[in-house]
Amino acid sequence: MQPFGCILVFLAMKRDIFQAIADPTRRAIIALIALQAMTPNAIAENFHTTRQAVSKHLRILTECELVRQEQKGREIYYSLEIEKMKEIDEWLEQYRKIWETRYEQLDEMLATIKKQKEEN
Amino acid sequence: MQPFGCILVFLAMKRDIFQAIADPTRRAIIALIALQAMTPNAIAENFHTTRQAVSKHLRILTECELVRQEQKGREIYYSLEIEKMKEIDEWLEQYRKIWETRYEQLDEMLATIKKQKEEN
DNA sequence: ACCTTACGAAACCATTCGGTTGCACTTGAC
DNA sequence: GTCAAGTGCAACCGAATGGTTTCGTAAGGT
Repeated sequence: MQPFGCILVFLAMKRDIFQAIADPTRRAIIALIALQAMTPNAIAENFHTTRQAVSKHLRILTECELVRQEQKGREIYYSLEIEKMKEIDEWLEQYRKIWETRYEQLDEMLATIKKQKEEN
Repeated sequence: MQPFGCILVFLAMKRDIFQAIADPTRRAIIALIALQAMTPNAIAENFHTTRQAVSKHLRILTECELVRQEQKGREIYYSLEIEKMKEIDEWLEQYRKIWETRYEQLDEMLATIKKQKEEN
């Protein structure tokens, strides 16, 4: 067990992105700030929770680098780190391969059926 | 509040697929059974947990229809419902659009820079 | 200077989660 | 019929989660 490896992993993986998008409120926040940066107060106006609760969600999203913050005076603008979303896409890739293969098999099967029909 | 509406929603949305894939063990189970159906015992052999813990995970995965079960004698084979994975893909689609747009903008910018260079 | 605004952090709480242990049920082998 | 194997379910437990309330702090308006 290499201690440095553990520390590095710990620093790199503060939070799990899949756990971050598990919460519906956090997914809604992501959708909100996807197109334009917003302050915590502005975000909180869209939910039936307190600003502090939103702040906690933003902290979690920031910890897994899904969200970027930019201070402007006393306001902090949060925006989506769209690059990070690709990680989910990359994870999905292995399964996309599977369902695409299924489709090809289905196409082949349908082609075979059609052929048989034509022969009769 | 319509009681029937509530019941229907409850029946339809037993579990959230995003919450299902949030747990790393469940993601590992999904990866395991993606290619071939497996029994709970066989799945559990791959983890440092009890069979019952795996059983609970399988229950959660089944509840959100990510996993299908097929009884064969006293064994139950679990396999991945690949179609359900598309739901994640569909959710990602809106963000894929954003990052693809970003790429196009980047390409345009690079093209402009190149052009300016050539003009000088 | 003083007050308001915008925000994060800490303390606290009820609920959920992931895990274990123990038990009940069904199926197949003898 | 009896026993072992394969499984799900309930009860329990510690830890994590999502929320609120309270407080501290820094920036802007007057």
